[in-house]
Amino acid sequence: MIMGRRWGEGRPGGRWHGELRGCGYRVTMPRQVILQVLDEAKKHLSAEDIFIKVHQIYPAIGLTTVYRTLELLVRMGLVHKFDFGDGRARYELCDGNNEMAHHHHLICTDCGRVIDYDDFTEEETELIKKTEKELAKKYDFTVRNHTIQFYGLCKKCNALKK
Amino acid sequence: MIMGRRWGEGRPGGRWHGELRGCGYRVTMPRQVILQVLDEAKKHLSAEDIFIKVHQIYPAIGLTTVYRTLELLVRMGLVHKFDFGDGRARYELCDGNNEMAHHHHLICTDCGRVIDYDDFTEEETELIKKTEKELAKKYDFTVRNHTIQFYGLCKKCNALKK
DNA sequence: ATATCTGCAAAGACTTTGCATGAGA
DNA sequence: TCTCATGCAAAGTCTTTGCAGATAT
Repeated sequence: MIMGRRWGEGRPGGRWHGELRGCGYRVTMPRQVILQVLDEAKKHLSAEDIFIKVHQIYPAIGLTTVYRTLELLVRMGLVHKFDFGDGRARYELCDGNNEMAHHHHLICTDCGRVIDYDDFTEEETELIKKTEKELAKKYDFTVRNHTIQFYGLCKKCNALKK
Repeated sequence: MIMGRRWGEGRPGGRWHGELRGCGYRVTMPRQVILQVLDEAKKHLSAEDIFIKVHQIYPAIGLTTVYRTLELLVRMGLVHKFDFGDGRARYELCDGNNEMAHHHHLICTDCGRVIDYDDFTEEETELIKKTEKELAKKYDFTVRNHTIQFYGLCKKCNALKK
């Protein structure tokens, strides 16, 4: 990989040209901008978060297109959709082969704060992989992604309860 | 435990009298019926599912009360709220000390089918417990519940893709 | 008695749909 | 050129809120 330069940069359609065209989709400006925003954020964003950021780069875009594009990307497996139970979905670019960027969540049921948690042990990573394989065999289910979330009280809310 | 008879049955307020009163809440008919429905279902129900079932037992109840009661029970830690990403929440009675009734989910991203999965290995159960303890220490977070969900394609949708 | 709980109706939040216009290949 | 994609506005869903009357303790 060439330093300071991403794959596909400078080529028609940019970095995700192949993925989109490969699935028969057109490489449009809104789609590229949305992917760029997701890539730069590197963390869960709501549809509105994305809309606001995209709007700064490409003001003509509508919220509808954000939703439609996200749905598309989720179907393609490029983006993962999360639900923290607060009524609004969050979206995050899947890290493809970069397994290390993967993370899970601690969600405070009192204040709604979400803490990312990515320091897995080797043991955990292995177990998840093994479990996925077993599930695939047993239920004939093709696992494409997973979510692990712990619910409870964060530091602050814990303190307030006393 | 007396066979064929549940704790609290026949006593004022029924089985959950203690939990409710202990938190300072009143033991009302809607609350008892909602808890009964959740207990009998033994699986994830949407607010509307619950409303319909409750309605058959106690027709005067409103959907609002179902929502309000569920929120209360979630706050109390008696009920767990799930989000499968289809825009409607599911609720399920927490199994308290009965760790075996606990289960996880396989969610088909194509048709939305949800498969329960409860055949954990000893290894898995132990690891989750260990992880919860570590998180509690590291982030000062009191874990009360957790969710593990695998997303992908179910048997049927897999076959259709060919 | 009285603070809590409930039901109804209305509002609210997020997301999806219909349709004419505009843009990619 | 000829689909596919977009934006706007309107509709749709699920969920929450306001308030007067009903209920538990």
